[in-house]
Amino acid sequence: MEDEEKTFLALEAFIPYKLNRAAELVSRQFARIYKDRAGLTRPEWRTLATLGQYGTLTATAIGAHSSMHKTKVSRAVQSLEERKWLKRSIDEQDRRVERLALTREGARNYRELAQLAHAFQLKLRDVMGETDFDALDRGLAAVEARLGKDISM
Amino acid sequence: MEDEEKTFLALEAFIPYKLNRAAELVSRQFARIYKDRAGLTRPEWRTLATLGQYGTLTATAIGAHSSMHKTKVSRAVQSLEERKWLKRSIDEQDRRVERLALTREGARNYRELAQLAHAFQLKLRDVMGETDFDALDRGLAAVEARLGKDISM
DNA sequence: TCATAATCGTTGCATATGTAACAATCCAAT
DNA sequence: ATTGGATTGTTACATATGCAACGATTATGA
Repeated sequence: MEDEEKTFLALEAFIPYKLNRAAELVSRQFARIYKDRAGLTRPEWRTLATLGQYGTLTATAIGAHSSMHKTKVSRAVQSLEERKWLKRSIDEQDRRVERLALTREGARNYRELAQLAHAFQLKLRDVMGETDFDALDRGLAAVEARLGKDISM
Repeated sequence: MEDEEKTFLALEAFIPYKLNRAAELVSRQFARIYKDRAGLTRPEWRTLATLGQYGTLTATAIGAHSSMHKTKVSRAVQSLEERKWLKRSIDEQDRRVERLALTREGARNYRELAQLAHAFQLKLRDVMGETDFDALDRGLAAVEARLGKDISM
């Protein structure tokens, strides 16, 4: 791994590749939970999770908190609304805005999935080992701290 | 972060989310390099990188090494062939198979991008700090070691 | 040998995604 | 008050992706 002109690259040692690969592996595992259990897509899961965490929000705010493009949010909100897991209400102070909140049923499903998410995280920590898990967590936090200030999509 | 029924989830502390977020942030940065510099898509970059690393390969082998679905590989190979960055030749021992290899021009562009990739990684390490970078690297390796044995796509 | 199964790479199709444009609404500055 | 400029959320369109089916070829095994 020294300096010999660097005209060669080992993809499996390249951080962008490793990051994407690990993210895919982990996401795929967790996606099985919310897909099998609730038939949710990832944008739908994220929207549910964000509303569950923050309560009533606008679509724009959901996108900011969950790092999703506004069209993703728009479509996920529409889908969750059709399921009756969330309700919209127009903000009378600013009629461009919709206030979005989970319904009772949406909240119930959120709580169930939140528990499964915690269980997943614990299991992952168990499988990886505490030390490596904490290393990962620390490294990801550093990425966020250094690169996270610009892009929101 | 204790045990109180876990009916609530902080998305920004949830590893699958953090991983995806970090992967997006880093990938977006690096993608700018191969997009601006060479007009490559991510599947094309990965295909180029894999052929540059391993030499002549079949499409299936490229998918295995770069974790890409075979249709992604197929389309990326087609695109790189049109650019004349790689050439196909049918394996006479097994005529189902195509042997893929970079052309001189493909190899030239690979070397250039490989250098930029190394520079990117060094810069990332610099920006993150050595300790956090190494923690990330270690954590990602652990994910790969524990979850990487099943899925290849 | 012959038939069945497996493998390789491509393509049709449906879905997922981002960009750009848009209508509606609000804000700022005259 | 009015006009030009932002902002909010939706949609049309083009592209990207994965799945399933396919033709061609090779391997297996009766």
